[in-house]
Order: sequence, then structure tokens, then C-alpha cells
Amino acid sequence: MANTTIYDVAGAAKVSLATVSRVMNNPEKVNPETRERVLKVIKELGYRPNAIARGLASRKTTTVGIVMADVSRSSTAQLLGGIIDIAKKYEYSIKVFCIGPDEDIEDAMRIVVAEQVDGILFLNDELNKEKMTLALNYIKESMIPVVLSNVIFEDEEIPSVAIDYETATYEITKQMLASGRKDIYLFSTVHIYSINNKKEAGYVQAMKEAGLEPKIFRTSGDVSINRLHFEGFFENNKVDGVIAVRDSIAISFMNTALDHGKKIPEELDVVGLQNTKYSILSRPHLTCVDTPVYDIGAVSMRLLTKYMKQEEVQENKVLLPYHIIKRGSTI
Amino acid sequence: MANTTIYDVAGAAKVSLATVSRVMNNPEKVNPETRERVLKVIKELGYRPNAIARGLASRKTTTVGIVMADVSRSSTAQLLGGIIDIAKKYEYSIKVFCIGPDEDIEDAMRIVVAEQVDGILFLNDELNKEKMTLALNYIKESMIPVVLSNVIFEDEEIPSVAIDYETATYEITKQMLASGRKDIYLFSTVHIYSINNKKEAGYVQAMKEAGLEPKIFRTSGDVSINRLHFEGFFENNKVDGVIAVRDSIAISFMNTALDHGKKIPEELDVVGLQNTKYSILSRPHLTCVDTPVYDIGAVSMRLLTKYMKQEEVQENKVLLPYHIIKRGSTI
DNA sequence: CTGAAAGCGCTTACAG
DNA sequence: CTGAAAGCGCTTACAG
Repeated sequence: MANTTIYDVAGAAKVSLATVSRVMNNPEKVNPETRERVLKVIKELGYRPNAIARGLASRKTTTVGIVMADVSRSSTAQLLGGIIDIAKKYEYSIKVFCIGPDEDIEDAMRIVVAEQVDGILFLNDELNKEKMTLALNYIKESMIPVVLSNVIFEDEEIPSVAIDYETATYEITKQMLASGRKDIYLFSTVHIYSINNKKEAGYVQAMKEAGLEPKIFRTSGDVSINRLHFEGFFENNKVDGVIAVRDSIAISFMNTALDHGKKIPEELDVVGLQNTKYSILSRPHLTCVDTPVYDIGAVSMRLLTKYMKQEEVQENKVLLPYHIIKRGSTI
Repeated sequence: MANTTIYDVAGAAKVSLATVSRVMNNPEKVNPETRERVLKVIKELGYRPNAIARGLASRKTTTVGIVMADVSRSSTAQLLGGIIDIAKKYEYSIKVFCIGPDEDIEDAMRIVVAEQVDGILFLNDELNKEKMTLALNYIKESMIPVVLSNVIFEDEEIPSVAIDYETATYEITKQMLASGRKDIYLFSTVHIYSINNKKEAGYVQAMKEAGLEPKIFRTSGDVSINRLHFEGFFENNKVDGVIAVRDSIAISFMNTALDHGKKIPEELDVVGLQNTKYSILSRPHLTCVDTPVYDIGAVSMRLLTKYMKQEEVQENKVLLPYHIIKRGSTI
């Protein structure tokens, strides 16, 4: 039966509502016999406390707010996967908030805070520094714990979980250099992503250390547009290696290269920096830096629970391990 | 400033809290001058009503619950995209609930209902008939409006939004038949999905009408496993056409076929039934039945708002149009 | 160990 | 048009 309230349970178990509440929240404070009786009634009636009323009375909603730019991006969906699994384990509910590019960031944060979430997981990595600062300051004022999940922001105080994108990209570039490649491009996006900035930095450093000119080619994220974008590439550029911030960019470029008669990996290395499911749907399969996105989601959620429960936290910045997965698209 | 309450606003504007409440909920019932004064204070204080308190008092949370099996699946993420965009427009919040395969479905629904959502969007299409019935009955008892979003369930009363998967698959099979293909396989999943059942039915009917034996080959959804699974396929089977319930299955099969020296599309047609981003990352690009997943999400959310607002609804079963996108993987 | 009472921050009839 | 009061369904000191 739906719509059973604590009063119904109290009535049926012949106790006060305070006792029913205790059975649910502090069972050890209740006489075992009473407790069993109440528990039995709860089960019979299929009672579950109204989460809203509980939230108002206790001032804790056991709900976390997920702030993101776009759910449909594969990485966001993977992050959410990890977040949801852990949230479930700790019995937190999940509320999702998308922020459009043109929205007032403070208004958006006001909404999140007004929903009374106990904590915030911030996944939006498409904001510039100014907007990030506004968002984070608003959250700080509201005293709600926040963890950045796969978002890079230089601020010692803000907890975050990610991988070391800069070093990862530096390393893969070094490897390509070591195997003899010289004309290596980084394919990045026109759009701002906090993470891609790091990838670019790692690439640039490796190239400079080798005394080579870093060459960053920016595309839209849109695969169907990229194709055209790539068509003219070979006429104007000498290239023997490409690292792409997204697997889909790597693959659509690789396909264009194959259509232009390039031999992969003999003449051209192609690498993706995500390791999505795409990576094994291409021919040849795509060599990738594997970004453990699910884990980043899971770990950031776990970290957030610690802050919400005011537990001791050792490290507020977590960098997860990554590794490089060699496949057929590189020599 | 965070944590501003309605009392603070009332105090600063020198009115009662009832008036502040009216300004927010029934502004036309308030004297324009008073209203402006209150609005000004609200803005100055950055006040936003506590959604939880409002939810308890009004018994409406303006929150919808999304029930799903797995966020990380591409189709789920796309559906969510459409849902979130429309929810935002109508100012509904979104709470997500994942249900694991081994979970007690009624317990899971109890949680959703206890969260006091105003409506439910049901995206989980991995449940058998029995579990679906339990879930839907529980929701019905709780009097919460529900819409099935890209889920097929035979019950006249339950509103739903999808495409006609059966006819769509029937049509594409007919087309392949018309172009001379005879040994056409349907690649489906081992796992149950309400939608794939329809796809299978459409395929079977087209084959039978042509006097041919329907051949359904079941794979796990897992692309890395499928690859092995496909290896022996060509030795044991004669095949000149493959329709796959998922694009990723179609593409990994296509790649295996190419590795085995098959010419595509000359000797073999390959078709996907989704039209995900994968479809234009393969070589050749994948011919697909385009399933407008984003739209299904958006339309189902819009339909749900009507039920939540108790508006008149014409059709409780919506079938969106689909179309076939011809690409290089078919003649 | 248990109950009566106040209170969480709002909404909503009910008077006036 | 405005305010005082009850109430939404819980939790949580406070007594006993």
C-alpha cells in the first residue's frame, strides 16, 4: 500500500511516532521487542519514510547533485555509471543538473543549492576560469561539499579526482618520438575543455624537448563535420603521427587517411586519448591512453561521501593510474 | 548569501511570509507595488525557496524519477539527453535510479516512490514480463503518472513512446530481400530487451513471407567478446546479409568479415538498427535504421508533464517516425 | 526505553 | 489584497 505514513505504523504497532522514527534511525536505542514489533508492521505495510519530510526535518536529503554539461557525451555517461554504482552502495540518491553554455552560472548553482543536495559532484569541464570560480565560490558559500570529477581546476582547496592527463600525453608523445615519428600532430577541439588543455600541455612539452615544433590542429567535436575538415589535411601537411583528444576524432581521421592511401601503422601512427568502446570498432584497432572514466566517477563519489560524513580525508586531490594500450594503429 | 529563508525575505520586505509565498506562486494575487518590493528583496538576498520544504508543503516536488538499467549504454545516455532538455524547459528536476538485474523490483520501486517524485519515466527495457508487471502495478497503486520511454510493454493503459521497431525491421529486411539477398541473418542479443523482441519479430515475418528460413544469431552485447564469437561464423554459415540490433555488433561483425576477405557491400550487406555515432566511424559507413532516441526521450518527458499536470491527452501510445539511412555498407 | 512537543521551511485554505 | 494559523511527515532534544 502506498502513502503509508509514520502515523499509520505507530498506530498499528501501538507506539508513538517517535519510536517508529528511532527504529529506523537509531535502532539500538529501542527495546528489542518493541523494535521487532515495529519492524514487522513496517514490513506488512510496506512502509518507507517520505524522503522529503525526512529531508526537511533532518536537514539532510542523502541526495547528491551532479553538475554536468552534457549527458550524452560518452565520457559523461561513463562517469555517471561509476557515480551511480557507488551512490547506490552508500544509499545516496542522485539528482542531475545540466548547464547550458549560455546559462548564468550563478543562477544554475542557485538551483542546485536550493534543491538541498548534501553534496555536489562537478563534472562540467567546459567552463572557463571565470565561470568555474563563480560556480565554486557559490558552492563554498553554501557550505556544501563538492568534488571535481574529471575536471581540472587549479585550486589547492577544491577536492578532485582525475588522471594526470598532462603526463599521460607527454608519455605517449615521447613513445611516438622514440619510435622515430617526427611530424606528430595533436588533434584537439576548438571548444574549451579543462582536460584538453592538460593534454595539449603534455604534448607540447614532449615536442619541445625533442626540438620539434608542436602542431595543434583544432576540430569541432562533431564527427560528421570533421570528415570534411580532414579532407584537405594531407595536401597541406606532412604527418607521420596523430594523437587525438577524443577517440572519435582519431578514428575519423584514420579513416580519412586510409581513404587517401596512407598505410597505418606503417606510414602513420594514430592514437586516441580515451579508450572508449570505439577503439576496438575501428580497423585497425586504436592504440589508446586508457582513461578509467568509470573509476574516476566511482572514486569521486566515494570521496564525496567522506566529506559529507565529515570523515578524515588524507588527500583531497586524487590522480588515478592510467596505462597505454597498444593496438594496431601504431607501430 | 546562502541559507536565506522566506522569513528573511518577509522581514526585509515588511510583509508576512504568506505574501512572499504568493509572490512566488500566485503573483497575480498580490498588489503590484508589494510584489515589486518583495521581488526586489528576493533578488538582493539571492533567495530561492527550499525545494524540500516546498515539496513537503505542496506535496509536489516538481521532480521526475528516471528508472533505468544502465546509464552508460549509449541509447540510455541519448534518451537522458532528450529528457533533461525538456525537463529543464518545464522546470522539473531529475532524479535517476538504476536497477540492477538481481534487485527486487518492488523494493526498487518503493525507493522511487518514497522519494516523492511527481512522475516516472521508465527506461529499463531489460525486465521480463513478470518484473515489469510488478513494477508497473506498484507505480499504479502509488498513483504516480508513468510513461515508458523506449520500452515496449503490451498494456493498453500504460502510456509509452517509442518507434515501431517491428515494422522498421520488417521494412529493412524486405529491402534487402528485394535487392537479391537471401541468406540474411539477424544478429540479436542473448539478453532480454523488450525492444529487440520486436526487431526479431519484424525480421522473422519478412523472411517467412519470402519463404525463407529466419536465422537469428545471438551474441553477448560485449564487443570484445563478439569478435571471437564471429571468427567461426563464416566457416559454418552462408551469409549475404546481416542486420544487427546494435550498431556496435554490426560493425564488429563487418570488421571480422572484411578480415576474412569478404567484400562489403558487393558480397555482403550489413545494417545497424540504431544509427549511433559509430555508424559513421566505420569503413564503409553503416547503413542504419535511424532510431531517434533523443526525440523519444524528449517526447516521453513532454507527455509525462501532461499527465502530471492532469492535462487532456489524445494518444497514450506514441510511435515516432523513423527512416532508413543508406550508407556504404549495403548495395 | 518511550512519549509529548517543538520545529524543519514552506503552502494553503480561511478570515478579514 | 494581506495576515494568522494549521499542516505537510518526519527528526530530535527534552523529560520522565
